[in-house]
Amino acid sequence: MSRSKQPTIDDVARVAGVSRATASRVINNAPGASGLLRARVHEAVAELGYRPNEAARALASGRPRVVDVIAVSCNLPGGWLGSNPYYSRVLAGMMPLLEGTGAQLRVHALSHESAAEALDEISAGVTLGAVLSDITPALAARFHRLCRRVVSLVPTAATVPAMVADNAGGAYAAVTHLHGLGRRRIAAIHGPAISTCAADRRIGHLRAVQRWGLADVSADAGFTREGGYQAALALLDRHPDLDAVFVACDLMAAGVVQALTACGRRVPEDVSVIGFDDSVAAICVNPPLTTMRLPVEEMAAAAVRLLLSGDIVPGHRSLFPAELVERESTGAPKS
Amino acid sequence: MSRSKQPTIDDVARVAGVSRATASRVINNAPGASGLLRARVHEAVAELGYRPNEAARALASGRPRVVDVIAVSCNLPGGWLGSNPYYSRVLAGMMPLLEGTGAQLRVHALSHESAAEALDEISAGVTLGAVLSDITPALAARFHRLCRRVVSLVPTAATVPAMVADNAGGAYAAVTHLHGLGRRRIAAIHGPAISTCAADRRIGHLRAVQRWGLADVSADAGFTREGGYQAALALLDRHPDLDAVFVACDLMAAGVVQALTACGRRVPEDVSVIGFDDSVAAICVNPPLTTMRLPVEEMAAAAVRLLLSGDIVPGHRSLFPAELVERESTGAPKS
DNA sequence: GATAAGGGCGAGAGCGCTCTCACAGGAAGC
DNA sequence: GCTTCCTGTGAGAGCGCTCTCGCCCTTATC
Repeated sequence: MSRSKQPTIDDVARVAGVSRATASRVINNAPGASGLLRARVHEAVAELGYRPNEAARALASGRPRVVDVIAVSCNLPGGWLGSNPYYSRVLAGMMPLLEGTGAQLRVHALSHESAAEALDEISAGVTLGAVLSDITPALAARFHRLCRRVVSLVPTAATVPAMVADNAGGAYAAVTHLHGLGRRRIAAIHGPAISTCAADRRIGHLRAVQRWGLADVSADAGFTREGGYQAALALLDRHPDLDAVFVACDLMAAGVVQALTACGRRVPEDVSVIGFDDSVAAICVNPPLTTMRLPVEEMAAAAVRLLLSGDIVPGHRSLFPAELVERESTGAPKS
Repeated sequence: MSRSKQPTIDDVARVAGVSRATASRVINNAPGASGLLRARVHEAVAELGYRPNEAARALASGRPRVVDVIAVSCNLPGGWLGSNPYYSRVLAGMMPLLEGTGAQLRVHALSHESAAEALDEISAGVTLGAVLSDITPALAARFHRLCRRVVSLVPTAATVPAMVADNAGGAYAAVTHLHGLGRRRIAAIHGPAISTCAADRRIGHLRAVQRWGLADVSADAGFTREGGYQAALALLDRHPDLDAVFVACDLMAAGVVQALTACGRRVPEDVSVIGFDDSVAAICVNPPLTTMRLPVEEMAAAAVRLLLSGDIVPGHRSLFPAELVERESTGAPKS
């Protein structure tokens, strides 16, 4: 087996002519080893091509070097992943922080059915902690009870520490932006009720509606382009005079723009459309979507930083503001 | 510490009144334990809430339970991740297979600079194997030398086992499709030369150009919408009479459609556009893109299946065909 | 020069598990 | 009733590493 050929720390110690303890000290850059021996050990490491065995390290030290990322598909019909680049942004935000620490990233993409059991499993593992990137509040709370080292990226149970986007604030800002452009008959297309993000965006929309004295004209859809398309058609049927649409995600907004165009409405002249997420969909739509960008990378990085630091306060909540990205799908009304 | 409260297999054995060996047998569902003791052990496990320690398992058995997924950003300017849902599809294809085995997924998103060192690190780890989802041939070959349990999802050095999409065949089919629609002045927009996928698509295009006696009118761009947009403008400037464009990825194709529209060309009446990948961009563009869909999930699943089976043959290569997805960006010429 | 103090170093005990081996006890064969 | 062969079980030796001790040698202090 190649396994037996893998050099161990004992080999390093023998070659360097030191004890295993000293070799360990040098390898882990711990104090208590003289410069002379340090050099000898480093030499031996290089000569043998020695690489520490992660499993043995984890076992002996009890110090975990893994960050779990957990996503339970609760929103998207085709599973949590599919076409969603959100998770790519999450991972991209985390990697730079982990690179320095030697910690590694374990990804769990769970179906809703297998989630409960899998979470039990994960919570028992030796881990720096888990980042919940998509999960229902009930599952999050359950997981948090089993394992305290948890940070959520989505709004969940109040006890679970969270780095969340200000979805409500973003939705409020989006609608307010439309209002500021002179739009008054602003409709909304919301995401599925099971998604807490969608729920918060709904709240923000409602707040803006009340603030600006608008009518609450809303439709629901799954977070899909097709859903947005259909919802827009239905909305247009009931309210042919609408002059703006707030859409809870860009993918749906793409469908909305397509439906509006198909129905002979000009975007943005007749109807302004604002999306949410600033995903790749936003720039592919014609015209490119004005949207609310969430600092997903920053949130993910903050979550990892919290886990690495170790002092995780239950109930902690950081709110990350959404930022308006103006493109061409919004503007003042023109006839 | 909560750590000391975590029950061990010895606790289970004691509570069940059996030896550690028997407890281990039952927990691992190994033969050689009677039904009576099995029940007692299971009872003890449930009572204590025992969960095996992964690190200890890995160390004692030497049997790895981790699959590494490695992506080195060599193509995309904003890093390998960013807006690319490709990796989501890769992970989605893998998860179902791993779920049953208890193996876990470790993701490494490396910058091109840190890649070499990180690959050394990873290759030394105890792992079922690594799936290379984006990497240069040189790095892949180097990694393969260090660690035999490797499967690539992109075309790389010939020795590295690979589950790759038939990029050349897909490009050939795409151009042939355009030709079949009656298009004769077909331009191409290729991806960056460093990407082996882009290179293969280029080859397929060239093959089709030769087969159908077309002129080789090509431009290069990064795999971005902006790149596609600019390349299309340049192409249109040099060849104002082109009647079709083969674009090496959907995101670029989105830019191409936008450029064509901005220049007063109708898609598909004046110019047909065909993309590649069937990513989310394809359905957001107006008109929705005809594109070549790659069975990414299947490829990823096949890679994992190979790693799990263990018999990885150097040089093995499975080719997965690309499938034409017809939408509205292609059609016969109309004036 | 004796004692104290301190830092470098090695011995060795685990970490929690797997797995080999030896052994007990019962069934089968002569 | 003896040997032979199972099959079920337990003892115990590691897996490769970390980390606590305690030893020893050096340096400071009187």
